[in-house]
Amino acid sequence: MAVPMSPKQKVYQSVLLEIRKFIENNELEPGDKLPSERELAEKLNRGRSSVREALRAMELLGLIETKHGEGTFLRTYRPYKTVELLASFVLQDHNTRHDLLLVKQLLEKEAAKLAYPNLNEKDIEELNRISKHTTMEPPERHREFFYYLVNRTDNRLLVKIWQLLDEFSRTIDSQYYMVDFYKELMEYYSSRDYEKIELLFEKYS
Amino acid sequence: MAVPMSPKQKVYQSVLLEIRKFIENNELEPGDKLPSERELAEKLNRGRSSVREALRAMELLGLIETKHGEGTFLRTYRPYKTVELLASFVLQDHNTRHDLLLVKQLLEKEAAKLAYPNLNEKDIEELNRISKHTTMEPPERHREFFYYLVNRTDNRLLVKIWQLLDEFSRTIDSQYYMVDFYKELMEYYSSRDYEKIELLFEKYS
DNA sequence: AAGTTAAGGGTGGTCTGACCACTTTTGCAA
DNA sequence: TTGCAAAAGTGGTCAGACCACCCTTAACTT
Repeated sequence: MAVPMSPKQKVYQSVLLEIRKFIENNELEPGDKLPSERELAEKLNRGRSSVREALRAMELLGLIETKHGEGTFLRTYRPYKTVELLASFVLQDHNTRHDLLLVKQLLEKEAAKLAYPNLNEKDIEELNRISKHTTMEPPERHREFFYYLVNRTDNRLLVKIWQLLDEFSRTIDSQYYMVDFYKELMEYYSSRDYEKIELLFEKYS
Repeated sequence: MAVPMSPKQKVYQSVLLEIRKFIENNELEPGDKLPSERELAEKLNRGRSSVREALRAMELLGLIETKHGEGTFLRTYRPYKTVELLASFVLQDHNTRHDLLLVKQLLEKEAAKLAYPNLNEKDIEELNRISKHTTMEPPERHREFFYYLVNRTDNRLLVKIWQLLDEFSRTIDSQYYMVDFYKELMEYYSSRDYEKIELLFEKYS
């Protein structure tokens, strides 16, 4: 018997990785153009249809944008198409739901602490404004609030992960806290009461 | 002139929707088999390659599973695969070492707290064993230790994200704490001293 | 010369048909 | 009845053809 093959990778999967490498090597940024499908196929020694399968998947995830007659372009990642589609497919899976909300909440708590030293008066003012924005629905207000806050951590990875989880959670269940939560958090920020942030999240969860 | 087409939808997009409808109408559930690619192509009056583009996208999203020679099957949706793929694209283009290590550390801290109520004597014993495993290099010991701990949170999403970050961090700097850290943590676990965990991480970072 | 139009080349979008590799089923022979 | 090889079914991949669309350029008109 031959040695069992390591889980054979499909061509489109490896194409995915090679495209990623290409982007990396050439330092492509959002808006930049990728080589044409035919060019990629030839360069990677793959069939065009396999390259397309990879590109279609990337498109669905929102990583690239294709313009008929023009080409394929890198885009700033915005998880939106993905989520809409997933929402229509995904049935309620309680475990996933619970896992998701918990991790998201966890990140928000840590973001609240990480952002703490970076907040200036203007930030605090803005956060106050959002938290009191009564025309918004509570879930939307929550999102805006933490979108601003997470970005103030200056940790792009954290931002990306949070955005992704937020997009997913949006389709399942909207999560937010009582108004007092935001109010108290803002008080701690204003009074430089760092230690209480941790407890605040526990109190309201 | 013909009436301007509404934003022309690509075939693979509409195939996606038709497959969804098919699943709905036939009340397919995870594990059930979808019609073959050729069958779908014929039924929907589309080319097989277009059907494949739709299926590949669904596969990448983790909605279906394809088995060579057998068929295509519906599966329970788990966002993990998506997270992995996106992260691999998102992470590559920036200098994210610092971000990465910080988020990873953050997750480990929270995992240490989340796992707390789930730990039984056997777990504590095992963790003790790992932390005193002197033949391992410190980074490897750290990994083993938290691999075990993160799994004890019973949050599969958290596990996946941590594993992913760990995988990435492995290629850059290895992170670990002084021996006293693990020792103290184990003491808190043994003595049910939950509150001190948070401070422990701050102390050693 | 300036503006307009037509043609060509490049690119994504789609379909068809052909093989290959793998799994399950079938059917024949022992 | 049992064993196993052939056949059928299915996903994986490739090549080529053609269409639709966009942009550049060349030719034409004014």
